[in-house]
Amino acid sequence: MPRHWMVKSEPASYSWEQFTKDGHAAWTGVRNFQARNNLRAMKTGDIVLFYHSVTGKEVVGIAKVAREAYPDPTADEPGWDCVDLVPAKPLKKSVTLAAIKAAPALKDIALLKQSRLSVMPLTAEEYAVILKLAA
DNA sequence: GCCAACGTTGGC
DNA sequence: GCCAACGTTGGC
Repeated sequence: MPRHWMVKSEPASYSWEQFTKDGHAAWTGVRNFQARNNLRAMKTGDIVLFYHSVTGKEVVGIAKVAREAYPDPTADEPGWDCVDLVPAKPLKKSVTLAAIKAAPALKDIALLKQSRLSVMPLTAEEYAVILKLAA
């Protein structure tokens, strides 16, 4: 069973549209220990929801882990890792932050509990509920 | 544009 | 080891 994750990106710096155009992305630039530890826990084939922060504030698509953690080439110091992601498919309907907040099943989601965390795990249930909201 | 939340840094 | 200062994130 693949595990489920969510990554955040400001569309102004890297959007889902750009990601799908690129066809893949090295998820670099994470400089937070907890987020890095989550990156390191990702396995090839794991499912990753792509969230647009600041502008949009909505989950827009599904990605997959194509390469597990390796040293982040953009880091000045050792100890920071990145993974490679590939787009799987866009959500039929994006799931807004407001919709997530309104869903009782998502009240404990890391997105709400730790608003500043940029790479977070999702439970299988949380993932299923978000997909349902996207239908 | 503002501000709350939070992580990091540095002085003690 | 504590805590104030500071910087950053991200929602509003």
